[in-house]
Amino acid sequence: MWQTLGPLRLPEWEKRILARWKAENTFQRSVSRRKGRPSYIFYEGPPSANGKPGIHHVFARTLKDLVCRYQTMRGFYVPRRAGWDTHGLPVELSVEKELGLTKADIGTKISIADYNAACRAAVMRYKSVWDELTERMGYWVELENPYITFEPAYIESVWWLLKAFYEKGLLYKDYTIQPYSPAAGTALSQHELNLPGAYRSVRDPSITVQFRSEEEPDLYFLAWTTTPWTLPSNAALAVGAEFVYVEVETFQPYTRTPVRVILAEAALARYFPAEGESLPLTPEAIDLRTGRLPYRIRERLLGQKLVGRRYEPLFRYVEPPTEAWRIIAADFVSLEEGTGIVHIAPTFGADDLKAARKEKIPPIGLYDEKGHFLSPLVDKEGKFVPQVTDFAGRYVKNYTDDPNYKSVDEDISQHLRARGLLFRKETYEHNYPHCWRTDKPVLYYPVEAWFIRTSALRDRLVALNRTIAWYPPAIGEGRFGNWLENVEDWNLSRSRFWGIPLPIWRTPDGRYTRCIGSFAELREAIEEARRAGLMDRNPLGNPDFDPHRPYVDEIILVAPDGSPMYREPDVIDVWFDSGAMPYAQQHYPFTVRGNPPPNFPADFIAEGVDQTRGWFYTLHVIAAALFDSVAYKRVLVNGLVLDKDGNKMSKRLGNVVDPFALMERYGADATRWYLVSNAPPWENVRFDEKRLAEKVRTFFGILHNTYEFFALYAGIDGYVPRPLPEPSTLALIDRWLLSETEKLTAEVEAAYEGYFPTQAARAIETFVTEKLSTWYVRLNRRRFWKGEKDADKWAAFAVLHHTLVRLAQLMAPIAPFYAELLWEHLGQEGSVHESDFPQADPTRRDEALEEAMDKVRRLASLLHSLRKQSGVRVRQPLAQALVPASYRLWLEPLAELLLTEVNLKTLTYLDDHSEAVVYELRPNYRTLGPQLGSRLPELARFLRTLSQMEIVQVLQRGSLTWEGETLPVGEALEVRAQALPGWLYASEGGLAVALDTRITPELEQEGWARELIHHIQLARKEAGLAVTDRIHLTLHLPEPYFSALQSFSRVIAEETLAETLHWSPTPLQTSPIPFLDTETLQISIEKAYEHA
RNA sequence: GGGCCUGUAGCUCAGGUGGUUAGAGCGCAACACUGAUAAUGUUGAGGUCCGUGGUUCGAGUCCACGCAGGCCCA
Repeated sequence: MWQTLGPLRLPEWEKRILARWKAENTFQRSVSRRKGRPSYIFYEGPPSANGKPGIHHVFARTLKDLVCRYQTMRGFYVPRRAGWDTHGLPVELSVEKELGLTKADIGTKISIADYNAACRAAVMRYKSVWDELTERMGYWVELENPYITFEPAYIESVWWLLKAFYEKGLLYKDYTIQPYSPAAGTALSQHELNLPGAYRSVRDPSITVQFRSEEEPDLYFLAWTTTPWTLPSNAALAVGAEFVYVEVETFQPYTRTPVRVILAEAALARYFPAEGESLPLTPEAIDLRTGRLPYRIRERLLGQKLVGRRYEPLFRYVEPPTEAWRIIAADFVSLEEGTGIVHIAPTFGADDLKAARKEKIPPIGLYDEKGHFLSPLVDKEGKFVPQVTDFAGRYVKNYTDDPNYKSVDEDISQHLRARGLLFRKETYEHNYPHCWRTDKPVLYYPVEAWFIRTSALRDRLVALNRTIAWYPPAIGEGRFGNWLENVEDWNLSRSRFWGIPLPIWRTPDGRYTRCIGSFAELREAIEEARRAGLMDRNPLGNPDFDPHRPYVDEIILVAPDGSPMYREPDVIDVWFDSGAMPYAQQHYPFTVRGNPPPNFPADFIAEGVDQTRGWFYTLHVIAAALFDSVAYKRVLVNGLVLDKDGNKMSKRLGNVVDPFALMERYGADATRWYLVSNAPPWENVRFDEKRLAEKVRTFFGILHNTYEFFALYAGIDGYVPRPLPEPSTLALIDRWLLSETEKLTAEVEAAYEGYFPTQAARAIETFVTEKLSTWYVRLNRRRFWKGEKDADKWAAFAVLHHTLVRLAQLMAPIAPFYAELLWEHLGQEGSVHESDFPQADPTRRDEALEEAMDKVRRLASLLHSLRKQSGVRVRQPLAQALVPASYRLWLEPLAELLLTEVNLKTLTYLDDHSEAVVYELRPNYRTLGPQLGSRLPELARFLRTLSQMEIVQVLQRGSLTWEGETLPVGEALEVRAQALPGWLYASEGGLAVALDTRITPELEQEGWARELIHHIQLARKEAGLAVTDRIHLTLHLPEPYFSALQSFSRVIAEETLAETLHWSPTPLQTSPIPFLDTETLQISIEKAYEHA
């Protein structure tokens, strides 16, 4: 029943296990077996099947999988449902590229219906590759019935959520400043600005202008701008509240009239070369070519003092509905450039709009009679509206490729100069984004958008986040927490096509708005519209109705006053789709109901750190806003997978790792194990295939060899599994291994419970290589192959078997395949993944034994090191090792193990006061530090001056008196045995041992015997004998070995399985073998007939 | 520009609350073992703990300022 499997072949075995899992429905069984038990809720963050999966997906999914497998083994019911994220810009861009389209072509060259159909087809393109990866890597998730974000039921749930936001007053429409291309007539996404070549170096006029104080007509505030065309839209000036400003008496450089100006002190030197202060304060001192201006500083004041002061606008083409044109404080004001006073045009800058809103400054533009903002002073084609009389109809940049284009910026500068309001004009070279399609500079332009008022939820978001367990905590507190504390409203609108349409209908005048929360509601609303004659049919009557564009766009609803309502044309941010997943995946609240919703919140999610402001955030916002709850109680964050040099993997660099090839070469388990054990999940992993291969050798190889060892001898001896004997009846080494196994179990359990699988994997590795293979198996080999089938032998089998079974369970979450293989071949029932995760049994622990064995291993290492120094080979027995008498208590029971391991006859315990020991006294820094403080180094120096005699006296007295302090030995002073003169001596970490390297004739002869046995074993092997074959042995050796070794005949025969041993005085036919470097010997081996 | 993370041996990483001479694995070298053998084991070499200041009797560890790399956001 015990089967050796030969050298490690993980990929091959994994495929067999996969087939077995499939045939036996192991995954489904492992889940359903726990039905009725408490649930452990896991949310799968939906990937997009629009691209192929990479190695980083294997990383994230390994973490998800291992936690779910562990919790299942713990007895929780852990259903896992796959999902697909299907909407969004990446899909659209890939389709645009394939079809050779631009955004402007959609709805013109191609219908929205055809375009969206192409998106729908493209988005699942690699689904089968993903499914294959999922299966091959052993990621257990229900693939049969995934949630898909483009399905109508999913969309209906999202609509319901949006309506809930709407009804709470958390969904509103407002302007946002977006990059906009007047030449293309379209808004640009951040992505389009990030395209290579979008940012170009351009030369713009940069002018410093004077805003005249309303209170003091000869006082001006100096502000600097590189976009003079926005000056007619100026609404405010911003200063830094903490910055120092100065009021300067000087001259208008062009009109040469005396003026006073205010600017930041830090900007002074940029405008007033220092020499100006000593020039006479007369117009004659002005030199425009060198920029020389006479000036005098009249006053210094903080920015704060300027806040609230009012000024006259440069232009007054329109009147704002409320008060504008005053000084405000803003935190983005910089002293690096300009005057430290920033011109604010809320219609053309995102920061400007934000600051203006905060200070209740109205944007400058056109308003209707009710005070509703209609449009900015520049229209969507990029030219001034007629109200800007001086420049009406002029393009603010050359958007039409007009060869006679005259710069508006220039003209505005001239205009201001003529009015004595231009203080300086320069040219400024900087990087500015351009539209990738038209090559024209973008405009930052107000665009209408729908927002979620997340800022109103800020406190609740922060408070709820504090209840989430973040692994690691720093991301929850720092990256995520800081972000929440400064959260701004969430712009939900995307002017795209392939996404969940906003379910909002509106009259063109904006008087009536209606948000739809379900298909039934929409159907009813359409019926109303039909009765009003606005619709002639009800598309919701069709069971296959597709709630995407363009079909929803065709629906017209009726307002209470009978006027038509049209759908707001945007689709929503795709992040809302995935954030809605806890509800929409179960078609809440239509198919399932309740508050809180069922299967909510999640106990656990895990994704990459790049999701902090993605999925982690949108899940959190929706749950907090609508259910006043967290969406997940725990989140394990994983880092990136970089290449071996720490570079990000990208197709461009060609350093992308193909996960399939990897698993084909090394196996999924090896890949998973490597990713988990290499570094904590939240650190970036530098992926190095060489190290993965190493992991196969150094962990799986050793573990597998241990299994092979067991299977080989269990097979030979026909071992029948039996219960573990009572620990008290077992050999110490067995009890030690059992104790270590329980210790490991506790460690691994704690690591999994702490969501730190790296620690679990590392603990298992250490146990397998150092405790199990290097120590237990190596020291006990003889017990497995010795002749008698006695209780000791069966105990060894039982202990090793027990340990391997336990290992299979402990490693199952991380390496599900090999764990299953072990489980199966160790004769266990069912699947290891259906088993209950083992509970550590403290009664089997013996910590004193663990510690003692640890010291024995270190002593063995020291003795090996000494043997090496002495040049005496291990085969040569030595008489004794010397250790301090204090070791006796823990060492004596284990002495036999140590003696065998290093081939010694006896241990001699030295009296602590023996003259063979030399002592050293050292301060115990930890205890004496607080007591003595700065006197400590002095004490250390003093202790070094003590003679051996004085130290022995201190030891006998038990304490040392120094400068009035009584310092007890042990507590305050550490004793260290420093040397054993005359012996080969070694010490490390407080352990000391000496080796007696004198070889007596008896020992020498025994060494010869060992040497001889060694050669006979080699000869056996050369003869191709099996390890159990019996032989007839004939030997011929020269003297003195011939005589001396005959007394070892019995041992030699036993060790070599010789039925007969003949010492031949005459040479044999076989070829001579070098013996002990100088002589030769001859060995003749004949296989003995097997007796029945 | 802001927030966060990381920096320890050639490589990958450990190093609670500050405490004696900073550790492990791999790789490398030498050796041993030869009944785990396409294995196994032992030993050894290898360090400016990113830098500079500071706090302290004492700093890889705490503080400040930098440098380098990374992620997210402007």
